Amino acid sequence: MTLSKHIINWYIKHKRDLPWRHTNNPYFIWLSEIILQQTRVEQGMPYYLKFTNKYKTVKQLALAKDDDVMKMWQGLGYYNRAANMLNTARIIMKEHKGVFPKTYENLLKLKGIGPYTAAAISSFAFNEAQAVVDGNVYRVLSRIFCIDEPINSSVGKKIFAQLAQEILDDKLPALHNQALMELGAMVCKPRSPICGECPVRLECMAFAKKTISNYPVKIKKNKPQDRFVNYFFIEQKNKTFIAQRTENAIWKGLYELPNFESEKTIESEKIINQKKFISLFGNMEELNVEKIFFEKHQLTHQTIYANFFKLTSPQKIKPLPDGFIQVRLIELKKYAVSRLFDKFLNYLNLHSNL
DNA sequence: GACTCGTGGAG
DNA sequence: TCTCCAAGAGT
Repeated sequence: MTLSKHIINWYIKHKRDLPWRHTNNPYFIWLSEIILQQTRVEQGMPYYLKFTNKYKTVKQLALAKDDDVMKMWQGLGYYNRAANMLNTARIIMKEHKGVFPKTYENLLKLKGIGPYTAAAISSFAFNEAQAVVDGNVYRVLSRIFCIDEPINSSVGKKIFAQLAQEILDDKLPALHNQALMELGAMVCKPRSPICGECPVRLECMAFAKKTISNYPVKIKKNKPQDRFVNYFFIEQKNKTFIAQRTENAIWKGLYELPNFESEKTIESEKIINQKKFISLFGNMEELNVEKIFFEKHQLTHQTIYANFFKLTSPQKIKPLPDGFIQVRLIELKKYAVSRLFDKFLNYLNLHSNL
């Protein structure tokens, strides 16, 4: 029996019952694949259910408002996925007459669909013989074949893509792809793999050599950098100021409080003397500043030390720079915000007298 | 090709 | 606390 047959037989017997495995609808498969990029099944599941329930067709999604989609994506991270998804839905309506592209080649042209997702959609929905290569596949193949080339090097990516295509069962691409990934997720796990339950342990070179823990080989990445951000909560008549992030940076499309970055944590007494503070608010007299909330927010590439200051003044706060809008506090929850902002809002709710 | 884009669970 | 990392993609 071939490697693929062993894995497929195991999969048929042991696969998890996941909602996106009950459909051949390319739209639903696409949604699930975008949501699951770099995301655990347990974390993505509720989002998949929400999106498929609210937007049942690519047309309905294409007609959605940007902010509504962002709000639904809130908490899932990698927010460009949501923006690209919406962009692609609209392209499919306008340039493909609402019909989902069917081939790997054409899928690859769409925003947010890379080699993995194009292979996944084309094989799952249209049975095209394209091998998927995701984190699971890298790990499983690196162990079975003892491949020492780093999976995150360009050479490594080529090697694994070729190998994955070679072992693909051309007759059963959907089943093969699903099975290989499921094996990686459930048995050939990153830590403490369950080799005793593996259907291909006798074919696995790393298992034979007892070197499973050496694979996959990966180039180490840099440690996250520290960043210090000062946020300003200006409460006036049960309203405050927020703005939407538009730069190509973290949390693009989400809303946030007026803020500026500093080289280290700044205390309340010194914050109003900062140049960046004055450029935001001008030279206000009788301005009271109080640090009310602190949060260390850990991201993949940076550690954000966030200080939230409450600003109060008997005089009117001068108009803020363009882009800021004044919103009622009780309306804040309608805006898509980062987890960090969400934590602050939770703090506010706990300490308000409303 | 290196870097960036989030969040939360696990060890 | 610290590190890894999960159905990757865009720049």
